[in-house]
Amino acid sequence: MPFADNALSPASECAPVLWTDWEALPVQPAFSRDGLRETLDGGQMFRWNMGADGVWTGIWGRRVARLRESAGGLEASFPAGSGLDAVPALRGLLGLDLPYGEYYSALGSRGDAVMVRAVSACSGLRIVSLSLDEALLSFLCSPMKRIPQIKQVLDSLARAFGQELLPGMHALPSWERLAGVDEAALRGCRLGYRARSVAGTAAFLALRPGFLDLVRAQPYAGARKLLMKLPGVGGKIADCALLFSGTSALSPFPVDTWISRAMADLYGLEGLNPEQTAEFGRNLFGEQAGLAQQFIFILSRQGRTRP
DNA sequence: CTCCAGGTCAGGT
DNA sequence: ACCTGACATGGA
Repeated sequence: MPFADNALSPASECAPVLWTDWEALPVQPAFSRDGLRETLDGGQMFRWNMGADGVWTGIWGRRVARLRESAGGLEASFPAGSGLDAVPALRGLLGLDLPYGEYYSALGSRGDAVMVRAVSACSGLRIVSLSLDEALLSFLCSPMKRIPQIKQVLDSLARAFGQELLPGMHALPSWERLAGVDEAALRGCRLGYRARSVAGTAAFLALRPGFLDLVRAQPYAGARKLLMKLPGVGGKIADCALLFSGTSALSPFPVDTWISRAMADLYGLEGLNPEQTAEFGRNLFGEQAGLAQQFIFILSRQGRTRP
C-alpha cells in the first residue's frame, strides 16, 4: 500500500507530462525567498528541487506539484489529472491555512532577541506536514548524513522500490513494500549502516500493523516513546518524524548536532545532553517549539548563532 | 589523506 | 546516569 496521500494514477509509459496552468496560491504571511527555500528544501523534507528556471518541483505521498514565486506571492501547477484536491493537499503540506502570523508573534513576544532576529531573517517559514510514514522513513535515512546525501538516498529508494507517478518521478515505497526488500538491496541505495534501521523498522511494522495509528492517537510524550521502540529511532528522529508530519503539532524540539551547538551558544547551555536540551527548548518555546527549533537550525547552519 | 555529517546503540565506568 | 566507539559513505 503506497502512502495514504493518493492523487495520481500510475504514469503511462513515455507520455509527456502535461501540467495545469499556473494558479495563484494565496499565502499569509507571505514567504520570503529564504523562507520558501528553507520550507521546501531546508531539511524538513527531501524531495523538492529547484530547476534552472527557478521553479520548484516536489513529490510527497503520491502527489507531485510545481511551485514558483510570482509578484509578491506564490503560484502552483500540478500534473494534469491530479484532481480537485491538489490545492488543498498542497496547502495542508505547507501549513498555509494555519495562523503562522500568530505563531511568529508568540515567539517574538517572549522577549527573546534571538527569535526576533531569526523570524525577520527568514520570514514565511512553515513547518511541513508529511505523512508520518514518509517523515519516519526520511529521517531514518538521515543520521550522520548531509541534506544533499539524504535526498540522494531517498531518490534512490523511490526509484528502486516506489511507484512511478510520472516519467522519472517516483513515490517513496510504503513500509509494507519495504518489509519485502532485502537489507542488502537497501544498502544498494547508499543507505550504509542505516539499512539495518530501515529493514528493522519495516519488519517491526509488518508484525504490528496499526502501530503508527497508535502513535498518531497518542499525545506527544507517548507518541515519542512509542516511536523510540523502533530500531534506529532515538529521541531526535522520533521528534523529527512527529514534527514534520504534524502528528504532535509544533511541540517537538528535535536536537541534533547543529541545535546542540546553537543552543549552547545562544542560551549558555554548556554541559546539557541532547535530551536535556530538547526539554529546555520545549519548555522555553512552548506550543511553537518546533517552529523555533527550525529557525535556530537555520541560524546555526548560516553560522549566525554567535552575535 | 583527514575530517565530519539533521544519531543510535551496545558496552563499558 | 554518563562516556566511548562502531557503524557506511561521500564531499570538502
